[in-house]
Amino acid sequence: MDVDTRVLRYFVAVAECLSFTEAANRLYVAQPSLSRQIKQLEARLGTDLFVRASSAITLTRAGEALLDAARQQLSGWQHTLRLVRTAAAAESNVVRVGFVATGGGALARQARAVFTERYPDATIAPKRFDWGGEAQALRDGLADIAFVWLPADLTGLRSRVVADEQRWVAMRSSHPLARQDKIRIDDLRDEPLMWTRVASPEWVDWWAVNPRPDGSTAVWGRENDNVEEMLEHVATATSGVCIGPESMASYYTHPDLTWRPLVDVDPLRIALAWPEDSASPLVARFAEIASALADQPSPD
Amino acid sequence: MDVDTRVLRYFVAVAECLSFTEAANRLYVAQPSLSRQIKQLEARLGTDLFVRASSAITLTRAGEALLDAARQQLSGWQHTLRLVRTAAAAESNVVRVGFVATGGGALARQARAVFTERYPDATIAPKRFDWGGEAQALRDGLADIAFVWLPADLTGLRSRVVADEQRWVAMRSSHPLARQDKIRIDDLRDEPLMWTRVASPEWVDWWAVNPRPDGSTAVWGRENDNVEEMLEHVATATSGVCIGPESMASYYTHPDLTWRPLVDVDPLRIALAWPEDSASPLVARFAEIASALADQPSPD
DNA sequence: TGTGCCCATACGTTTCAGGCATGGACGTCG
DNA sequence: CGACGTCCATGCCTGAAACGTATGGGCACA
Repeated sequence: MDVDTRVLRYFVAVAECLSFTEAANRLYVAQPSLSRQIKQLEARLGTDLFVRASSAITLTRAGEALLDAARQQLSGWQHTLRLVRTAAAAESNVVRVGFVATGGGALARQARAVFTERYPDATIAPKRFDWGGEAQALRDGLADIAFVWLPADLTGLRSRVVADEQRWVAMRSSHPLARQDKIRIDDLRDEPLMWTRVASPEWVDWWAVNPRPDGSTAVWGRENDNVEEMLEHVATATSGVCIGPESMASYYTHPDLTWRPLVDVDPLRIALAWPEDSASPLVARFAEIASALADQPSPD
Repeated sequence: MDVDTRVLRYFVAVAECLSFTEAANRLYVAQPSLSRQIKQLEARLGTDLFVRASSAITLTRAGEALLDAARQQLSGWQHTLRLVRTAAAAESNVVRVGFVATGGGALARQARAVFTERYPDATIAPKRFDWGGEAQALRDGLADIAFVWLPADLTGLRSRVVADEQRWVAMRSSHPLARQDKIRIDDLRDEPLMWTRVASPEWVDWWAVNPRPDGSTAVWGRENDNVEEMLEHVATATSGVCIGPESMASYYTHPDLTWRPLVDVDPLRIALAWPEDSASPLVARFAEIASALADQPSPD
């Protein structure tokens, strides 16, 4: 009997929600469609998966068995996807270097230059991801190695910290704070801070410096997925600022924006990370080069 | 990205044949359809899986990675199917007893009677399969326990031999051999023997008594999938006989058929078998009952 | 008893897999 | 060297299936 990962996803969603309606919302499909898919799955399996009692549905034994197995099938397929994508890149001697915004900054560019000179047959493919997406991209096989902004979930990855950068603040040039040479976190007490749903809460709180030294927490501004959207918000919204690493101030200049150093917070730490089971020698070489550069005194 | 076990089967077939045309035949689909499915899979994965060179196709690295993983996915799904079906039967206290033709004969009926008396809340569901299908049915989760005719592939199963039966020969009543009280294998030297594609070659050869004591091999008659088809062939074909266990002579009487004992060949051995990882206590109880009955002197 | 929630069903639409026919590239053989 | 066979790709049509909207029915709760 054939089956689709889609219906397995549908089934897992219903089993987790124990509600067709709620699962349909989560899956962005109409509820009748979901009902039909589950019913068809039950018909093909020859057994009910849910007990539809009034105002509550529960899993049958067969449903419980399928829930475990379906989760394994789905994660197995994710793993397969990663292997295939990685193999495809490796075959064509491509190293996909994941990053967010300015990523690894100057170190990344130096590493790329050395790598390209040493392995002229290989190609570096920079891959930009949305906030907090670079670590997951490694697990999904969408990148072979990445400059990961900490904090991040490094499960399944090998990593080493290769750089750090002071944090700066961006604001509209007309903003009162733009008259200061440097910013302290207390200055941002009432400033709406741009934030994102696509990264983890830990990531968002770290950037927002939550909790603040005085025990307060950030005021949230506009939501965004990546650096361009974030800066667009800051440049156009009536209020609000954003925080980024120092390199962002030079990489993303903007006529309406002013960058100022945020002097009393921890710097951003940047890790180079790659999958634990990475078998690509080119990835290992790139990691060695970047590590060696990180150990040298910075030429800046 | 979603995927279907069907396209994984398609991919594995092409990868194993290294030919679209041959794989299409094996899969019983038209070659253009197969080409399109593979091409679409490649597009969704974002990488080629095959190198289409003139007069030979080969796997890319990504294809090799997918081949391994797809085989695992497919066998994983088979395993899942078994778990779900088994759980469904266990939930409703049903023990599905697999068999072929007369299956375990008198012993099976006795076991069922004892089991039903001892566990009145449970239900025995006899499940008949085509030639040689009962062991695979256990692995596929289509039966919980089965009377398996040996020889059979018992991989993944626990088993014990519980009965044996002399083999008999069925022929048209007008057949010259029907005048004999008993048949010897040499008498069948030139008789076309009914056979099947659905069981393993070892199974077919064992029933055909290949090779014969004189070194010859059977002459093949009509092909069939199960006992009714087989007997229909014997009753209507101009020539040919079939061999079955003694119980078949009493279970499948037929006005045009005559059964005679085949006196100089090994008897059929019947094993009771169930999955190694069977967790159902009812299955264990059934196995104990049948085993105990097998150890008693036969009441026949 | 009316209302809201939740799941199932009906129906029309779109998408997609499959079959048939055909085209193009390449190798082989007369 | 040309005709033919083999093999994979493409075009076109058909049938099946999935999705969405609208609607019906059962149950809880007010």
